Amino acid sequence: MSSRAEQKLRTRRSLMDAALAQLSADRGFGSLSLREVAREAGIAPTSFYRHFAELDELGLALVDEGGVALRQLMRQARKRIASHGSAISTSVDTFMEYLGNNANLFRLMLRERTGVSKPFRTAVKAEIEHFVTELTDDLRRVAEERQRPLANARMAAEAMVTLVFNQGAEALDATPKEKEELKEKLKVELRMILVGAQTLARKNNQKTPG
Amino acid sequence: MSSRAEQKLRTRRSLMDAALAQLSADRGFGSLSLREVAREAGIAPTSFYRHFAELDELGLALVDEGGVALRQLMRQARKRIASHGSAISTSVDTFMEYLGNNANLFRLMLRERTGVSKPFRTAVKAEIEHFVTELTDDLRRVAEERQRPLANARMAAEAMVTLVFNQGAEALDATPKEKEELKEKLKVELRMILVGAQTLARKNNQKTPG
DNA sequence: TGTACATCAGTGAACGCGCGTTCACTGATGTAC
DNA sequence: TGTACATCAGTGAACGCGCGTTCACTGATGTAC
Repeated sequence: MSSRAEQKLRTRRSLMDAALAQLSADRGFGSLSLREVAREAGIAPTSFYRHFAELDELGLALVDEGGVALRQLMRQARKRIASHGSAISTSVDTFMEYLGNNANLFRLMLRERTGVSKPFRTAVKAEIEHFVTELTDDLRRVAEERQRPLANARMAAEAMVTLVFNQGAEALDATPKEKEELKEKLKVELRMILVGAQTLARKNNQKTPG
Repeated sequence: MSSRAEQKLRTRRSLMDAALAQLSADRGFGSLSLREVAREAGIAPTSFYRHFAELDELGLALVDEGGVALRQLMRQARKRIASHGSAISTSVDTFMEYLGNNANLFRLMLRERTGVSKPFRTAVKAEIEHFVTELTDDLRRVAEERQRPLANARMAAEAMVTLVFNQGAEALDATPKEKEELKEKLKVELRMILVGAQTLARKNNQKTPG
């Protein structure tokens, strides 16, 4: 019932899952070996090459999946904000929920963001850049709607994303209680940035009116 | 003229310098080997054990040095602020200057902060925690002096330090032009947090006066 | 000051290990006719 | 539908490599008397 192509895809998935499964607070992607991943996936080391030219190629495929998860997260957050309001709080809750459900995928993204392999850094930064762009648009739109202009929406968005990803990295291996604290802290910090950007916009406007 | 103890210290230093020298955007501490470091330092691999029980022990010694550099940086920044004012701008300039002068030491700190080895993460986090505490005190003191209270000095300090370290990591391998842009961006973002914390303090105060 | 002994930083040979990669192969699945 | 051939995912043996670590050693430096 299973074509050769389907079987191949299944093995490919096993390899990616095997790699993901080995990640943890103490195991980065860089410490995995091709043989180890193949072993975990239940195939011979040599078969690995039927699917990827090298281990990093598998890693980049995982980063792609992380990007998909990130965009899904964003859609979900927008939908919830539309029905519940409270943009910051809802966004943080949604982010942390996704983090919990895709721990190792996010672990990979958060680690490789500042990691040692250039292709990885580049790929992850592209995903984050997309995230920042979308957030910038959202901030501008909301600012427009509420008539509360921002001093620099793009920089505010960058600062927010930096904080979100950093707290996210911390949350990955935190206890549930610590996670709650991290969430509350993150919400306050994001609010500081938002309010700061609003206040600075007013100050700038007062200095150069018209 | 050189006692055995002095010579030993000199060799130890060679080992630490050798390790530092191999770090770069594409080489993390985790990718170094004991043999490689010994080779670079000009001693036999086996001699390494006369100085450290394992490679990580050398790494932690480097993190200690990073902590010293960080505290020195902070003293320097305070001194300059006292004579020039403009706390945010001066702090960012000083930070970036230190970053440039101790690139690989900071690289180690910035990487291992979210790295794979628990002892490393713990050690680096302790240094950053110290940094945050000091900054919190400074923020409170200045807020007092200027009669501009902050909503939550500790959280503001944490957010600021997160931004500073993240932009610092980006600045490490940036061109001079990019570095300038990063500095300006960082200054704006820090200002957002500071102003935001001040504005939130006023808002909170209006809600619960007296 | 001289002598006998202790210390110990640095050494070179040797070990077993897991690694990435190559190669020629097998045999089930797919395709052309 | 049946047959002959092509494709190709998965294999097992084999390779050379750099690794961390052990061991017994050397010889200069340090110390006790």
